Amino acid sequence: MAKERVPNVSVDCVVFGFDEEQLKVLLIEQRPMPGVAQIQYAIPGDLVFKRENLDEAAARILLELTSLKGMFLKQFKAFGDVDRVNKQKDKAWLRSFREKPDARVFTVGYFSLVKIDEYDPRAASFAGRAEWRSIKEIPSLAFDHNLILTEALKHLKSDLELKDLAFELLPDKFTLSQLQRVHEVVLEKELDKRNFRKKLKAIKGIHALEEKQKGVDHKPAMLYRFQKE
Amino acid sequence: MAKERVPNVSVDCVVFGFDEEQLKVLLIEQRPMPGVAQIQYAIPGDLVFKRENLDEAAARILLELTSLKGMFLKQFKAFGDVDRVNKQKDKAWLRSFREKPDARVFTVGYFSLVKIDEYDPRAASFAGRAEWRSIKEIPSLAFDHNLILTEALKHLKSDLELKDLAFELLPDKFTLSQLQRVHEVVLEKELDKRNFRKKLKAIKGIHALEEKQKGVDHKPAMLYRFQKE
DNA sequence: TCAAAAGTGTTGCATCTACACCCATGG
DNA sequence: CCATGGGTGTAGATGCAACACTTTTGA
Repeated sequence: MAKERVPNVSVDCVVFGFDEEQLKVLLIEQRPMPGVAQIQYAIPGDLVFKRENLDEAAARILLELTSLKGMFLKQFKAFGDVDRVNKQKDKAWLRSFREKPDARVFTVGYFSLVKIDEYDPRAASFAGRAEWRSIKEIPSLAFDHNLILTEALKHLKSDLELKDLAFELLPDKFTLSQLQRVHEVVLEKELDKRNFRKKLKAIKGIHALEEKQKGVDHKPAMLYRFQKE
Repeated sequence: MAKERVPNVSVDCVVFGFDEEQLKVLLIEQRPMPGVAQIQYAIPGDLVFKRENLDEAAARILLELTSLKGMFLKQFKAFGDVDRVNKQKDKAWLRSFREKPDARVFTVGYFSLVKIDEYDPRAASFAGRAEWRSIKEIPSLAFDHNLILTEALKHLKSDLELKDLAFELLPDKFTLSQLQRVHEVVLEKELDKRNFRKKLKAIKGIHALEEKQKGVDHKPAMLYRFQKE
């Protein structure tokens, strides 16, 4: 596959993770030039290769960033406002990294759900430039990335209710409290423990293991696994 | 606004209408050159202008096509497969109408809901080249437009259930049977009349008028109007 | 008077919500 | 033995599916 890039269409990938407590997003540092102190944060993305489909481009970005394959990945919206890459704050970076810094660039937004404990920052080619940020503490981002993130969250939220997305954010073995916490954080509301567990019984695919949590200073929880289908 | 177009990003607009019986889509004829007999059908669309946002481009296409303003319009998906405009069947048209017939073109799909009785085919600049087709009788379309249509339907279907989209397809004054029929056609399942009406009572915004259907050879139905909010 | 669609309620079943106490573990 | 989160059931309210007959109109 030729590595030549289309000049004006990119894919941005909002990577969500869950760390037992908060919903997090993977942001990358964006310096106007290597070595410069001034930093801005951005959602990872790249121009699409000339012989690459959109879904492939998104998977590639995710792989480069996380060294993870086969994670949940879904297109949610295209962004193409005339001035979306035309703000003062982004000029320096564009001049350093883009052949045509003034080109109008369209981007297709994807969101991905990864198991945060499988993520190894050292393995990625963005090494050292990526960091998890709680969605409650998002700084001002490059381009229209705050908007892209907001839209991604909106889609995640409405998808979570119906589909089995929550498991994509949890480790292979998880407790029911963790599962509940994911729902609470994403949906931004508290849930009743007993009612939540009752609903789970209706979902097939959740299997109790014969194994408990270890090393916690309270009653250890039963571990579960999710098997699709 | 400059009418110059971006070379490789388009917007396609799947226009749905409802004619009392079936869900319809507006297709346009696509002749390789004016006057040529050989016809292919396509979903209306156009390359985006250089100084035009995506939503604006979609509204423009809809306006040119239907002379309607303010209709429901929603982005549902971007399409960018490498070979989506690279099939034999589409070559002739591309050579006639595109400056760079071999360019890879990305497209952003929108769907629109219009009141079919407000649509005046003569008023549109696509005059005489557009026609309503039942979604049950869709021919093989240009490019990847069969896929785009399928995806649009999928999104319409899932949106209809929760939101107030059905009213967008009906005339200003409508009967409850018409409303039910829209749901049945889009969701592809029959609904129980009494249960359907019970659910409607929960939705606010539906107001009975003091007016009945005229000129039908059966008991005339009460007319209703929908007022958002 | 016939055909065709409009209009209207009840019941059983499934689902949702609200709510409080005992249990197992590590420190 | 204390603090911490794990784990469990019931009752009342709400929502959903199934189901049949009478009414009004034009032809």
